[in-house]
Amino acid sequence: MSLRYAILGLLDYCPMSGYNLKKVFDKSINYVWNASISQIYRELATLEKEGYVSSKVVVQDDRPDKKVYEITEEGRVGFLEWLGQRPGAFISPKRDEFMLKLLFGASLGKEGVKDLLEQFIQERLNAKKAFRTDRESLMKLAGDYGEVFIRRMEKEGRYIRIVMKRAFLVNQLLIDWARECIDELDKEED
Amino acid sequence: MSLRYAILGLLDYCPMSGYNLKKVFDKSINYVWNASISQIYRELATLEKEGYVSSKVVVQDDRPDKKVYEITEEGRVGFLEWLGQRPGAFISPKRDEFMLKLLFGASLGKEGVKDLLEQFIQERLNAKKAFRTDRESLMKLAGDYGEVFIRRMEKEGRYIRIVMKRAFLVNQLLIDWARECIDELDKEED
DNA sequence: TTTATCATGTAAGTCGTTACATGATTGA
DNA sequence: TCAATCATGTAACGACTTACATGATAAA
Repeated sequence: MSLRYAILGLLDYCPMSGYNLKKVFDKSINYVWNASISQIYRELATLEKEGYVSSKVVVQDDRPDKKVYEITEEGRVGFLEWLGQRPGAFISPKRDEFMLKLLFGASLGKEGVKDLLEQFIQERLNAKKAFRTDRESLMKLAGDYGEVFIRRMEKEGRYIRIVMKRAFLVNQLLIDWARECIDELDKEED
Repeated sequence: MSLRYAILGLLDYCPMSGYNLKKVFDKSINYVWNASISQIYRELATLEKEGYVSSKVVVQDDRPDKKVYEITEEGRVGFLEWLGQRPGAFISPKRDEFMLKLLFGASLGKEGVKDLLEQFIQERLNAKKAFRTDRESLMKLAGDYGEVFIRRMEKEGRYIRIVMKRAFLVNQLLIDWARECIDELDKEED
C-alpha cells in the first residue's frame, strides 16, 4: 500500500517515465523501500486508472518512445493525506535469510558460521562503497531530468541525507558486530 | 521460501503444534523473520504434503485437541541442505513505512518530522524493554515444552544471543540517531 | 558479434495479510 | 459477565517475484 505513495512522492519532484522512476528509486527510496520494475509499471497503471497520475507518450527518434507520468492535483492531495497520517508500523517487517541461517548456527558448525559472517562483511563493505557512488549518480540523474528536479532535490536534501546517514551508521555497526562475533568465536572453545 | 526452513529448524528443536510454534517463533525467529499464524498453519500443511514433517493429533481433555508436528528424516536433510547453501541475499528487502515518510520530510514540515521521530523513539524504547521479557518468556516456553527443548536451547544459546545482541545494538543506534536528528533540526533554522 | 541500455509491459505463480468461523476453558 | 487464552483452520484478497516477449541503438 505504500509503494504508490513512494511513486507519487517522486513524481511530485518531477514528471518521469516508469523506467526513469526506477532509476531514481534505486538511488534513493531503495534505502527504505524496494520495488521491482514490473511492480512500478503495474502500480503506475493502477494510479492512472484512479486519476492520481496522468501520462503522455513522448516520441523519441533515437530511442524507443516513452510514457511520461505526471502527478495530478488529486494525486498530490492523496499523497499529502497519507504523509500526514501516523505510519502503520514504526518497526518494519523482517525477512532476513542470512540472519535466519545464523540463528541455526549450532547446526551449521563454527566454521560454517565464520564463513557466513565473512561473506556478510564483504557485502557490507561493498554497500559502504556504494553510498558515495549512489549519491553522485543521484545528482547526475537529477541533472538529466532538468532544473526542476535539481531545485527540488536541494529542498529535499536534508531528509535524503538523514536517511542515508542512518543507512551508513547501521551498515558500520553491522560490520563491527560481525567482526566481534568472529573474534568471540575464535576465542571460545567448543 | 525461507519460512519453511525457519519452521523446520524449530521443529528440529522439538515437536510442536502450530500454535506452540507461533509462540516460540514470536520470541526468537521473529527478530529476523516474521510470520503470521495463518501462514504457519498453511506452511505446515504444505510441509506435511511434501513429507518434510509428520503429525499426530494429541487429545487433551481440558483444552482443545492439538496437532503436533515432528520433523522427518527427509525434512532434516532438506533443512541442512538449505542451511549449507550461500544465502540468496545478505541484505534483506526493505519495506519501512516510517522511513519513507521521513524521506519526504520536506513536504511534511519540520514539526511533522519531529513528531514522527519522537514516535519512533517511543516505539524503540518499548522494543528495548521487550528484549528482556522476550528472553525470559522464551526460557519459560522451553520449560513448558520439556527437557529436550531446554537442552537444545542451551546448545543453540550462543547463536540466539548473537542474534539478539545485534537487534539490541541496532535498536540503540536508531534511538541515538533519531535523537541527533531532532537536535539538528532544532539547531538549524529554515 | 555480443552485451548493455533504453523502454514497455503481461502472465503465472508464490507469498503474505486480513477477516472470518468455531468452541471450550479460565481468570478478572 | 467479559475478555483472554487455547487451538485449528479457510477464503479472499493483495503484494511481490520471476520469467517471458518485443525491438531498437550503441559500445566493446
